[in-house]
Amino acid sequence: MVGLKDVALRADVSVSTVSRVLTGSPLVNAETRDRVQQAIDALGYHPNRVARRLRGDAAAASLIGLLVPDIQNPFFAEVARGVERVAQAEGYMVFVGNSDEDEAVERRYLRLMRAERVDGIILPASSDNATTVVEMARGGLPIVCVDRRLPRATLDTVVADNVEGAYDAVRHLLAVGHRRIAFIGGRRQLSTTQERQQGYRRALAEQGIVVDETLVRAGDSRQAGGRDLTRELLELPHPPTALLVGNNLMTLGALETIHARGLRIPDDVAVVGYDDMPWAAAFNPPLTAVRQPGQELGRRAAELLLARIEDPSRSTTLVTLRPELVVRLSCGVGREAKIRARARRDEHAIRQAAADDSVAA
Amino acid sequence: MVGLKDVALRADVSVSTVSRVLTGSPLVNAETRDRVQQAIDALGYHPNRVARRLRGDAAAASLIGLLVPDIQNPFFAEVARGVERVAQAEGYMVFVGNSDEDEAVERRYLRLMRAERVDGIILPASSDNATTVVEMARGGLPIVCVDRRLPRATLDTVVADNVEGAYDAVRHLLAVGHRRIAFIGGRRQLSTTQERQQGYRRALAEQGIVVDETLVRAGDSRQAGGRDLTRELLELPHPPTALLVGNNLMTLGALETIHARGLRIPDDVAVVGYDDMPWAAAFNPPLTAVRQPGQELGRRAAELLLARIEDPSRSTTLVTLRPELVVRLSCGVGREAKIRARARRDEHAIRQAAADDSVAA
DNA sequence: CCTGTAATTGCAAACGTTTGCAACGGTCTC
DNA sequence: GAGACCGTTGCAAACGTTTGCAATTACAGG
Repeated sequence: MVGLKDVALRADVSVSTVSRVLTGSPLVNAETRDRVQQAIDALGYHPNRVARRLRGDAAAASLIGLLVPDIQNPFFAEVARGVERVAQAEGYMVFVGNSDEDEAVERRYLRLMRAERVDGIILPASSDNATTVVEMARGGLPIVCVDRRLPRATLDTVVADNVEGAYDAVRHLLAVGHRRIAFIGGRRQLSTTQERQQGYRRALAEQGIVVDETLVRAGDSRQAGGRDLTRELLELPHPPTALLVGNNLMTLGALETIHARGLRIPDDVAVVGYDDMPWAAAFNPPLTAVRQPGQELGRRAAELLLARIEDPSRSTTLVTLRPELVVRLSCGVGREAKIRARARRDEHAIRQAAADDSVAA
Repeated sequence: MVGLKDVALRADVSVSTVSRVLTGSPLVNAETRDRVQQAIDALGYHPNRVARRLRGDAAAASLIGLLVPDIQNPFFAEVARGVERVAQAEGYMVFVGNSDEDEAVERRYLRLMRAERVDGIILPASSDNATTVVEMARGGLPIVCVDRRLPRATLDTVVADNVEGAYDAVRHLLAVGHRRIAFIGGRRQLSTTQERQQGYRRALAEQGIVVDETLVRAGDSRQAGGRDLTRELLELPHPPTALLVGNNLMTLGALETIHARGLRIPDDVAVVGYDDMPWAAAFNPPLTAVRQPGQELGRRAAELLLARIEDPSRSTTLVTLRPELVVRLSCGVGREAKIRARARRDEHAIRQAAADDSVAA
């Protein structure tokens, strides 16, 4: 590899001068600069960022780490894009690691990023990686949580309001006339799952509906989980008339099961998805979904991180972004009468069954 | 940051000894080793990979670069996952960059990766970045092309057989009875677009069907492109009865337009997508699509890259993977009679129109 | 007691940069 | 003519490692 030394030799100057040319220092004669530049071009020299980073001159690293739990989940791709946008604009580069929701891999990546002396790290935190993350942050490494938060830790955090998102979705289903509404959540360790379930419960409670616990499920945040849990729910003696599915991959699984069983949306079962992904509009019927501002989450997280890198002593911030319910046809809007009628029938049947049970007992 | 020196000081040994403990050298007394280890733990020391990389001891970098054109395209997420799997297993870490199909960003990332002294780079090559890539490869940096290939360059390459994939898809549409089949391609610069179009033409030619050039379009590889081109096609005086859409995002756009116009799949228009993505089965009707082995493309690319890093003088290899047509319902299987009848009507109408034109002229 | 050997350790160079400081030559000022 | 100053340049240290080589020690054999 051709280095400063080679250039210096060829241009007949010292390495210092070459370095100064490269960094655009004004302390160099125009003529010399030209000569050096020629040598650089002739030799095809390219500066070595590793050496530069080692030297550790403030902000010379310009590298931030982004740890995503599942690169195949397009929601995180959106977040990543937001992060990258800001980073690019500010002259930072992004080092992306994918943990596949695997705790060990996660820890490995965190260590690696620190070892690579990144200026800071952005990640969706979970109880899995909590200790490593907190320890690193305490060690002075700037860290920002995005999408998922850590309960007690004092870290910069950017999240969407998941309670609100789920609350709005369920409110809407109730307004359309649904009464038996199921919730399919992702991994239980995640703050997002917990909060969305909370919003779900709150909306039902407000209407004086007692939650049927058989309708509340949690899975693995993957497509297969959505498929299986939906099957379980639909095979119930009194299946739900509506599903709130807790993330975009699980929603795919849910739809798969529904189509496979030949059920119609929304007449047989209504669906609201979490995450309004590009394909939501391509479904038939188009999917009603809670839109999370993925890119903005990423953007804000990156901004927070850069701010903290700039001023490590600044006080930690929590940014909460509002999700938005995008109403399309999968939830049954426009069919309120039909849905209400069915809800009444269902309710009656269930009461009947309960009565039979108690008689039998 | 605590470094070797601090540990050495505390353990009352030289830095060399500490280093030897870290690298697991046998040249160190057991007792000393313990003492050093204690100091390491006590101080919370973590090695600095930057310094290690600078030193440039063979294979100590263990870092490969992956440049994806669009991180929001799940196909590339799949490829990335494949790359990562192999890398992880071999102790390599992956530095992911996203160019958003922007030539300038692409070049910037390539330079950056080289500047970071990665051991090698994997990327879908296009004529956009061809010169930079070839130049770098010539400079001795191991580079592997994946998914997209460069025409004349001699680089290790892993691709799916795109001619074959499109050919199979069109053959199938023909077998079902379609005659007016449109092709919506991605960016013209990409080898994938060119090859898929080639497969499309070959299949038609074999049946003695002359290609109606108004049915062959190329766009921007994005969802919006699919949406717009599909609209154009459907507004034609004699619209196609079937669409082969050249990548997964454009397929979403196509479906969006079709649903928006209230058309039924496959009766009004049949669709075959390129890339069988997780949501293909969640569509209604489920989407017939050409499955590309994304993960395997990534895996093979990574293997090729690591092999070349190991032995830079090894001769370049081209790996071609077979795609597979996954037949679901969107193409009209099971409705052959209906489709054939319509094809005959269409043909007649077109001939009629042509006759009218020549009379008018 | 001297010498050879093996085990353990330390010294110092090297990787490719950046930058404070000093040196050099020239010009200006008094 | 001497001193001060300016513009330009080079020297050398530093960043945190790894590693070849040399130094130290202890011990065995003669």
